[in-house]
Amino acid sequence: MFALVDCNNFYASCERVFNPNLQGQPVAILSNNDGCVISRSDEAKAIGLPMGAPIFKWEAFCKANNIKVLSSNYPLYGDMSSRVMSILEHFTPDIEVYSIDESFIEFKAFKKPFDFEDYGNQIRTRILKWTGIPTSVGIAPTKALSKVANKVARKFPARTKGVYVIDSEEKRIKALKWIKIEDVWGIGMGLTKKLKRKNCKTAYDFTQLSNEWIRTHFSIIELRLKRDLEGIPTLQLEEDKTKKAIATTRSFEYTYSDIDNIKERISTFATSCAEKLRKQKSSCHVIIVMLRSDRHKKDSPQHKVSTSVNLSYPTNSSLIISNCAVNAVMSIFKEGIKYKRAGVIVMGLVPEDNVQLNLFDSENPKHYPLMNSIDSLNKKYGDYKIKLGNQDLKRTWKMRQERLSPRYTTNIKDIIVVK
DNA sequence: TCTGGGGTCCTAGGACCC
DNA sequence: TCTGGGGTCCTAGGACCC
Repeated sequence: MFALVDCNNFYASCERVFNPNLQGQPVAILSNNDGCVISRSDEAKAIGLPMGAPIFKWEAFCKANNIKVLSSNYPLYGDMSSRVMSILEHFTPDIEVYSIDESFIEFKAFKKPFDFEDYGNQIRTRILKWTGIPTSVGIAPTKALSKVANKVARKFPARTKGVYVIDSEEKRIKALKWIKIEDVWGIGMGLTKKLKRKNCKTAYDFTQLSNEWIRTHFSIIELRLKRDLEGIPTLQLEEDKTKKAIATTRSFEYTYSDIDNIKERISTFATSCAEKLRKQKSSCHVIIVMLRSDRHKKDSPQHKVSTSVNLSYPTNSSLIISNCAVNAVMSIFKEGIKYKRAGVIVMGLVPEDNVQLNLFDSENPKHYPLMNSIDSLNKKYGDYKIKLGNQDLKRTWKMRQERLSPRYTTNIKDIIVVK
């Protein structure tokens, strides 16, 4: 059996843990740069604030309905996430951390008969008690079905108490007939359109399509999904989550038309990618740099470009990645464009201790200990005390975060005060 | 009349997820 | 004034190999 443990309205719930005034209130969390709504409490959903709402268009609505609007606080959410996930390890060793707010777990060595509903309840209760985060738990014989069960648990909290188990053919059919096709994991907008034309409205209808039809009109992915929904375990738990690509991309608070500001941003994004690489002990072969104008400004000239650089040897040195990225961005930058967004993506990742040596070219051996020192100093003193010379040393650059809550769990100055 | 067969690797684009 | 960020996988087609 598999379980999907999903944190309810995760970001909004994290904020509530440390600010009890938000309990029972409508709460909305904004994306980076305070752009649009990316998490809502149940109350905010009930009032009708949609997902993805650009806040500048919904400001009056939020005010009128007394919705508490906050900037996103990723250090807090990331830390709360790892607390939740580590609690799950007490229940089973087989965990796939699927996203910041949900994990699949598998019950491999559990002897039947076993009371999964009771176990699910214990999981919910402990996470709530130890972290303050409410969760929903769906349990079923396959991953796709555990996703469905999770939706049932979430939708009917009074009846399910937040835990739903699909453990019979009857319950499987009932749940599949209940869930709309567009709410099925793996069926997005494009597929929904095609399926509705086939008069396929629920997950159950989907499982009634022939394998041949699915294979000709879609791909192997959808066929696997069908089998999983039929109760035949097809999708496996993926415990090794070493990333295959790492990106840092951001919109700017304002637009930039000069290369200097953009070079600084690219260097900072490249440094951030290099740090993430070192954290997962990988090196990269390829660096992609992208630059684009404001896509919402239809009347000003648009420019969207990217370029990639192949390295002659893999690296995770901030110096090399930053240099390559800055050189690359200079080659694609065009005068007269108002740029609003830029990014660095590193790909072709290999384990850092398993690099293919190059006959003609290799990394300066001093970089490795240098990066180690930088990482440990930044970890010890925080706030990126050590930077490259081509980064913003005066901290003039900032993300718009006008409604940010304190970093309660990751910054000693922000620790909560008990009266 | 009639022109093989079996592979690999890479890339761009498209679909999906949170 | 103002609209996020970070991932995954699959397919088709082209280039190349013997």
